[in-house]
Amino acid sequence: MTAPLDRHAAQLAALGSPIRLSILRRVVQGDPEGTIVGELQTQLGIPWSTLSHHLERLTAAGLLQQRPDGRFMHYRADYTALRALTDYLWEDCCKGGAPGSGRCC
Amino acid sequence: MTAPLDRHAAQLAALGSPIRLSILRRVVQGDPEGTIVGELQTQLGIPWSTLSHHLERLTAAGLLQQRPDGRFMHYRADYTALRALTDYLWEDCCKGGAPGSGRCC
DNA sequence: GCGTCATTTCGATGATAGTCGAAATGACGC
DNA sequence: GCGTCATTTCGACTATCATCGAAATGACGC
Repeated sequence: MTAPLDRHAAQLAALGSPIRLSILRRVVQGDPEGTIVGELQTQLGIPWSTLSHHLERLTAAGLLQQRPDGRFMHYRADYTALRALTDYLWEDCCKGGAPGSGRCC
Repeated sequence: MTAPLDRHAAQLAALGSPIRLSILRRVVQGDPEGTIVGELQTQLGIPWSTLSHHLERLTAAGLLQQRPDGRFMHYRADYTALRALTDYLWEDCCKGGAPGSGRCC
């Protein structure tokens, strides 16, 4: 089990490409039950192999979950992990500042 | 001016290394007026040149702001940009789902 | 069982990023 | 003006990543 710092850094790195960020957003904005690879391929217009590679990276980072359904593969966002990630960035914000100066968070 | 997608992807990529994520968190958690490079160097224990390189990457991504003060350089988080980034990940969440199924956000 | 369809794996290539020592900059006090 | 201190720039090396075509897998209907 990796430390939270490394895990979250890996997740942020996974999101650090325009393609993968697009993918995550489309999955987040899509059906909560999951989005099919073919639908993403149509929307994004990138080769299957490239798309598959990026999906695997997002899944390995724990941001997406996959659910097989016959010939189709549904990808779904791990909303809990995503929430933990965004919260992590703001954790203990400004705790080191002077008590009265809290205008940042 | 870059599109929001590319800008945010670059910001996420900038956060996608354990060292830079540590740096950002320490700056976020530190004095809102800014943190000095030497302080970060002491806390993190990495070489100056490496640290400087990472600080520049975070600054270029628009996540940190620098303020010179004599011989010292203060780094401060761009809280507005950071908020915009975390919000971006959740934008229009689940809008594609069935109306009654909103248990994800 | 066979063709078809959705998706993944393989393999090769070029590009980008991380690391750090040594030298350079730039400000300060004296 | 000089030594010192905080920080950045330079240069070189290695490792990791993105990309995509071609082949492989695995499920389905017939």
